[in-house]
Amino acid sequence: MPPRPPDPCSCLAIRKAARHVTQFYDARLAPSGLTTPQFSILARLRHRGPSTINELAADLVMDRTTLGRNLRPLERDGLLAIAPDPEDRRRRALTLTAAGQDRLATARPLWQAAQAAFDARFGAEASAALRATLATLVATDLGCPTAG
Amino acid sequence: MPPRPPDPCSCLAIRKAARHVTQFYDARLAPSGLTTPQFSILARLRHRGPSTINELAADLVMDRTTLGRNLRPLERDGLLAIAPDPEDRRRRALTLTAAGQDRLATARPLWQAAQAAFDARFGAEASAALRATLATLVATDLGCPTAG
DNA sequence: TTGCAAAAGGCGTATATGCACCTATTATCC
DNA sequence: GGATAATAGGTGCATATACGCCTTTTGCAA
Repeated sequence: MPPRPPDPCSCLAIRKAARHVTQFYDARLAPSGLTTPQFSILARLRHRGPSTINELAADLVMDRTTLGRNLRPLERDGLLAIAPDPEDRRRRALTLTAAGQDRLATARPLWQAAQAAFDARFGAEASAALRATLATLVATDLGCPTAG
Repeated sequence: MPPRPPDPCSCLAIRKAARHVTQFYDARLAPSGLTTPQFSILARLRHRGPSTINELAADLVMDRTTLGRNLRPLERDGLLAIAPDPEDRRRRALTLTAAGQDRLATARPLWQAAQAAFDARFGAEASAALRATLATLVATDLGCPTAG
């Protein structure tokens, strides 16, 4: 059982935990020159293959405009390319560059070490259960603001 | 079971969930003119009574400098006061103003409605279990970055 | 075919987040 | 009591987050 009573607010509870975990992962990933969100973007892009901003944003449960701005440092550093799609000139195709793949290869062992350390401290079973719960939560429609 | 497999990355899983839930709470709290972090700050300050920046930041699992900057819009709008502590001139005492208490009173029913809607959609038992798990996680020392 | 709705994305603005480095103040130890 | 360490907080910088409004482009239908 937790040493202190849990927060009554679900939102505060998850935000506090997100800060706690992000600071840990950020410190572990720092030698790669990537932040945790940047690593997530590159890793998901590698996994998905070339994608549009809307697609990748939905995948990351991120606002479209947030992702659009987060792409800029990555494009500036040559880790990904943003090219207009000739098929549909509204779209922009995001692709991982060779430098982006190299950077990801540098960061991946750091990420794996962070994952292992997290599981060692928090418990591998607890970690897996938490990730499953959070996947359910993300898939849960919490309702539109105007509804009851 | 979740419709899609959970993220392998614990950090991404919790950040995605934090974004998902924060967007929901932000929309519900918007009529009060407070963001979710602002509501958390005022509510915790009311619960704790007058506090220093370091104390409140630790309570919120937030970097000291992050809290310091988040206070500014609240001070600007007169919801809290930042006064030097005559006992120790390094410290600054944070206190909720009458306007801050009024704003909190306005926001609280919106927050309660958000909590109720969250529990209705995600499940009250699942919600309580998640908050307990996250409290344990926040209390878990994940280790210093230089350690194995 | 043209006229309008929908989709994709950018931009302005505001807040949120935290690291590295700095100053001011207090506590401690000879 | 004076050097020094510890503490409280601020600043500069960079990235992260998202709402509202806008333009461009595409799809659809009368």
